[in-house]
Amino acid sequence: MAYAEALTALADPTRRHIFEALRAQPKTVGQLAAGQPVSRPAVSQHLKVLESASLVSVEPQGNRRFYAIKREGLDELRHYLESFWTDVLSAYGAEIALRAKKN
Amino acid sequence: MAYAEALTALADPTRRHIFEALRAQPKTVGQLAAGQPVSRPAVSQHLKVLESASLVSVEPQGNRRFYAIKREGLDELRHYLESFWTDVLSAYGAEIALRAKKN
DNA sequence: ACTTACAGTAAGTCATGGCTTACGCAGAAG
DNA sequence: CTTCTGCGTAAGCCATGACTTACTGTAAGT
Repeated sequence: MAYAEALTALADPTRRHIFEALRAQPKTVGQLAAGQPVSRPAVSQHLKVLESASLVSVEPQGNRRFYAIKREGLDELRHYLESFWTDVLSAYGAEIALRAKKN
Repeated sequence: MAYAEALTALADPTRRHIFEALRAQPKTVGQLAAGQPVSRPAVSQHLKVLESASLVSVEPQGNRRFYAIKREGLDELRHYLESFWTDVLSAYGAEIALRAKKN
């Protein structure tokens, strides 16, 4: 059920931008906010959501807090999609068989 | 950019339930609505969103319309996550190297 | 033809959530 | 010990979107 949180977290465009900004390397809130068209508190709130979805992790370092992408939430999403994948394939096969019968 | 539509589509719980109800085999709107706590028009609206995200396909059959899971939208999502995956791994490797230097 | 079943569309309501400003708090710096 | 910097939290505003009922349209059944 945890994939749900990851899905809703990544559904928001701003949140995706923040998340994608972390692709290369960990960044502080200020650095992330500088690259976004929204205020710094907004970024903080988004990071909170991403963190609770296990999509990012924090590491306080003195005054600042470095956020980084976390594999966990990403993994759950992958597995969720993967499970569909197999189902769809089998259903697809059944459909083919069905049509073959008809013809 | 198409993965965005798929993400927002699957972010809604009701829409996910509908989508998951199609795992096994294609169904009509009525059948889908029977399994949901919402009205039939609501289901219709959700299906519209899912369809525009390339997550489901329709096949009219007489009076009814059979909806089925479509691989396309699912694929785009997978690729999106996959691209992150590799980035995260390389960043992870860099981090390891960095820490190794410190110690 | 008339009615019944199935489904999409329209219009309007209401809650969720994304944003802002203002504030509070901890660590660094002077 | 004051000041400044970096962030999180609180409160409130407003738009988006998920839902409802009512209506329209088309195919099937009598």
